[in-house]
Amino acid sequence: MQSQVCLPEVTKKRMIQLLQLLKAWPDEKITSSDISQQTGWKPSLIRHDFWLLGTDFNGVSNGYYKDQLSEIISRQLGLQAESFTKNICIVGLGRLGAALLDQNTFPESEFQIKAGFDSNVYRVEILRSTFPLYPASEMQFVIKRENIKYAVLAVTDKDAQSMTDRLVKTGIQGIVNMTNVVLKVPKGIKVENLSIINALKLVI
Amino acid sequence: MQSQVCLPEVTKKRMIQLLQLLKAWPDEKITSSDISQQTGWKPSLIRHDFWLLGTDFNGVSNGYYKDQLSEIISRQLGLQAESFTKNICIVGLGRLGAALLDQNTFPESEFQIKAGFDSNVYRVEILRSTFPLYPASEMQFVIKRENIKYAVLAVTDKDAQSMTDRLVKTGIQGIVNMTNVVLKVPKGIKVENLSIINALKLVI
DNA sequence: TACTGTGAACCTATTCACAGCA
DNA sequence: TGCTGTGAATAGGTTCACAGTA
Repeated sequence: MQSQVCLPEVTKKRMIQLLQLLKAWPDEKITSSDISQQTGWKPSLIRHDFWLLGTDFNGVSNGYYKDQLSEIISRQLGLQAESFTKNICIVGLGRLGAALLDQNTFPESEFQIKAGFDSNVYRVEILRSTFPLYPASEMQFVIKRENIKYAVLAVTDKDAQSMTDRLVKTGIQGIVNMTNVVLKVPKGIKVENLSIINALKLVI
Repeated sequence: MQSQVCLPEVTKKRMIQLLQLLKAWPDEKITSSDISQQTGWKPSLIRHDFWLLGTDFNGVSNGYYKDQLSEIISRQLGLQAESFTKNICIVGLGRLGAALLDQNTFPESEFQIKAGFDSNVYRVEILRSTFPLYPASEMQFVIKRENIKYAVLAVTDKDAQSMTDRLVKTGIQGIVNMTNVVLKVPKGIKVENLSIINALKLVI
């Protein structure tokens, strides 16, 4: 039940994407070269990743069972429903943040939005959602009370660092950063950068 | 004027983020350890990146001039306004895609949205934006005519691959993928994955 | 035969160490 | 002294080669 090896970030990233692929995979079994065809990753790399996961898939000579593979990956990444608190919040309810309030953004039970925050009280009052919205001043209190562990940051660039500082103070563990700013956070807090503009510059 | 060395992706990513940091930097000069403090990257790594850029900054012993640094990075990454076609389109006008229609999402002159597409004709008709929206059936035609080179994909997961295939046929060069799906594209087409759910799993 | 499991070999990225400059 | 520029050293990631299995 324990294991959960320390995996390189790159491997984690691939495994998370692979989980999505497996979800849509039509057959019962899948081979490393099937995966390679879909993703472009070399078959040997995929097998090597599985090896790093440490568990023995009984996939020898025959490909892997989709369901079993999903389950093992989820477990080794600590993604199993019961193994982590999946409460999240949205910080910044401008057009982008408000779009994330949609139920369909997080259809999977893996994550559950518990709160939305904005320093503009007007937004907090007029926006509709299936969970409560609060003024940013209540962040500290609400995040503690609701046991929120992760935040999606969707504020304007100029507010990005100050909101991050406040989030950090609440004891949040990870931030998905939709702004264009490079956030300064203490060690131990994980940040994933999802700036659309920076991504566009990268595909050039 | 030419140069524009072949840089590792990781270095590009850092340099693109650094450009954002420089934009907001208050002083005229900046040192590699200033940058390190803001980003967490080791000063030696930053200097090494600059070295890979190949140009001689006259930053010896004194830090770098912010403006000069920005300019050199932009040039070496081929990000200068005149050096590439920055026309983009949004594919998928659900809540997320529609949010991107906002002027403020792409305030910089670097990218210009030329079109939005959705297979749902209703959305195309009722949404308001400063540029035209089209049914997906007109993608091929419009993308050619408007000389659109990059796309932001914001459709549902189930439409992700089919829309990608259509984009690829139009000759698009890069895709920013906001879906959770691992896209299958021919070599030479760049994809950046910006799935919020996958990012959340990664910050766990 | 067609696949996986595995460690070595290779390649890529980061860090170190230090010379050189203001 | 405090910084950059630079190549060498190290660490990290990917690919290869092949033994082992159904």
